[in-house]
Formats: sequence, C-alpha cells, structure tokens
Amino acid sequence: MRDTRAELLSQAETLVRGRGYAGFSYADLAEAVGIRKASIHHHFPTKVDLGAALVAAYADRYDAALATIRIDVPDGPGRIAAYGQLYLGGVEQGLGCLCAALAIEGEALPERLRGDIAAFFEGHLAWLEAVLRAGQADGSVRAGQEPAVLARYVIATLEGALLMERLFASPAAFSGTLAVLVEGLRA
Amino acid sequence: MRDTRAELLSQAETLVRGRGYAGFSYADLAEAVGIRKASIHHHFPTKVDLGAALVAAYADRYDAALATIRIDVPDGPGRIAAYGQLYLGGVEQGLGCLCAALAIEGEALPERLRGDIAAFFEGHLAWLEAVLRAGQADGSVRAGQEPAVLARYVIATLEGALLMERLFASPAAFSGTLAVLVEGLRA
DNA sequence: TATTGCCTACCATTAAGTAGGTAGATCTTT
DNA sequence: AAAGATCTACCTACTTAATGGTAGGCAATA
Repeated sequence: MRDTRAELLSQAETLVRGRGYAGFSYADLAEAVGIRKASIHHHFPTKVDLGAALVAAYADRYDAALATIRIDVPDGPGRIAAYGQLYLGGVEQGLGCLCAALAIEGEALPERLRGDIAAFFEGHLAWLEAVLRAGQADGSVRAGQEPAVLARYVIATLEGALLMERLFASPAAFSGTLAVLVEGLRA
Repeated sequence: MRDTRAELLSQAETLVRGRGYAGFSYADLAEAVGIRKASIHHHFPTKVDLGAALVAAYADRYDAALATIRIDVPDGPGRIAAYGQLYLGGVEQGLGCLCAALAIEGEALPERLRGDIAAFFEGHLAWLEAVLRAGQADGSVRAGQEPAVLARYVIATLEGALLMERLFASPAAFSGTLAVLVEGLRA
C-alpha cells in the first residue's frame, strides 16, 4: 500500500503553511502529489475534511514532541527553550504555523476548523501552564506571575516570531527572540 | 468626491484583516460598499494595486500613532505599553493585523506586496529600536540586551498575541500578555 | 464478489479582469 | 457666457480561467 493519504496530508500541510488555507487548491495539491484532482476527494471528500485531518495530524505530532520534552528536559526554562526549538524548524523551511495560517482567516474559516485550532492552542496553553507551574514550584522559573498568563505570553511570542522571521527568512533572529523569552522566565 | 475610494479602502481593510487577502473577493467588497464589482477596477485596476494601497494607508496610520506616542509618553516602558495598546483595538474588533494577514500567504503573495509588508515591519522595528535604546540610556529600560534584538522580541509578542487572542476573542488575555511584556522590559 | 484507489469527463459557481457605454461635472476655446 | 471637448465615476454585460465537487467507469486487490 503506497500511502497516498499520508502523502496528501504531507503536501497539503506544506501548501497551507506556505500560502494559507484559502491560498491553495485541490489542483495545486493534485499536482504536488502526482495524482488527479478528483482522486483527492476519494481520501478527503471536502476541503474542510482535509483541513480537519491536517490539524489533527499536526496536533498529534506536537503532542508527541511535547511529551518527549517533558521527559527529556528537567527544568522549566529548558523545557520552554526546547518548545521554542519546535517552531524554529518552520522558520528554517520558510513555513509558518499551520494553525496560525488557519487562524488568520478568522470569520471566513469553517466553524469546525475554528474549533479545532482553538483546541490546538488550548492544548499548548495547558502544557505550558503545567510546565511553568512546575518550574515555579522547583524554583527554576521566576515567581510572581500566574502560570496561565505566562503561558499565553510564551505562545504569543513564539507564534509572532515565527510569523515575522519567516518573512525575513531569519532563523538567527528567531533564536534571538527565543533567547530573550527564556532568559526573562529564569528565576 | 474621493469618498468612494476611501470607503473602498476602509471596507477592504476590514475584509482582509478579518478573512485574509485570498479570502475576500472584489464581489465581497462591491457588496460591502454598495457599488458594482467593475467599478472597483476604476479605483484599483488590480487586486494587487488595492493590496498595496491598503498597506500604504495602514502604515501611514501607524506612523502617525507612533510619532504621537513618542511625543506624549516620556519613558521607554510607557511607550511600549502605548504601542501595545494600538494592537488591542484589533482584538476588540475581532480583526487581525493587516500585514500579518498578508505575511501568512508567504510565497503565494505577489512580490510587490511582500516588499511592502517587509518595509512595514522594518519601520516598526526601527521605531522600537530607537525607543528601547533611548529607554536604556535614560535608565527606564533594563540594560544588557541589544535594542535591535529586543525590538524583534516586542513586535513578535504583540503580533502573536493579536493572532491568538483574536481567535479567543479575549482582550483581557491580550492585556495580560502586554503587561508581562512591559514589566519584563522595566529596569 | 465486493471494495479500494484511481481515472476521465463533467458540473455549477466564482474569481479577476475587460469592453464599451452613459450621465454629469469640469475644463477650454471662442 | 456659450459650445464643444474631455474627464470622472459609475454602469451592464461580458470573458477566461479556476474553484470545489460529482458521476460513473475500470483495473487490481482482498
């Protein structure tokens, strides 16, 4: 079984992260995968189905990475730094965040996808909040601010840095922002 | 007399900030303004012309606000806080940053627009760098980090917060992130 | 035999953009 | 000031290409 479905998901992700959800078509995807346009509908009946599958796969990959970081890295700032490294790959490849690309379309986005990306961000927020709370408890993260508030601040900084530094094709600048962020969180 | 053109720019800005550049059409804009689709071409021959005019008008409005902040607010952190307030309006209205909406489309975006939005961000970066450098000189902003690096960090945090908090329709959360950002910059 | 995966050939709709025209304002020339 | 010419802002009525999606067929597989 040569996995066309997986190839479709992979290429579609690249397209959405590179040009936005409204900015790519089934024709583009068909050409990228080397299949006919109508055949995509066999795997993903509608574009919304494809979008939802894309977000699910993306979220799963992140979830796995997040779990690994929690095991491999012991301290709060180190975990945030490792989390930030996940975004760096996007800058290097010239690809934005999938969920940011979808979020930008706001009201034009199908309701179902809006819920999916909200859940994506909420998952990250919950993970960051737990990491920051643990960091404050073990003294590695500076105290005095609500972990929930800090979590939003962290994800905002990284999403924004990815958005801007992709435009400037500057992984170095992204790393600079990540360093400022992590240093500021140190106790 | 120039009323229609201004109305077109205003409505088009709302559409782009609400649904992205690829996510709105001349038909949408025509309906919003109450004019025929073909008449838009009289004012803006192509969609790229409209996009460029949009960015120019948006940048001009920001430039005026930036100049005012420099006059009205004396200290570094206060100026950054006032700068952040400019973004808050977008969260409250459910509108993202125009240039973020364009930046997301990346490679699919007409070359000309890409240059325009890069210039937009570079202008903000230069203003922030000058503000932060002056703040470090007068002791209101914490020293030890390059103003240019801090400037990128500031704009990333605010762009990211606008992106995410618009999705959650949470001006309060945006303000929380802004507060963390500004406190971290204090000397 | 039934299902899977892909195909060709279509469909209705919408996209940006064009052609050409009209009513009214404004400028130019006498 | 009158007459004509030109310009502005909009219109209806297209074109061409692309959009997401459908119908039905066919060969390989389970």
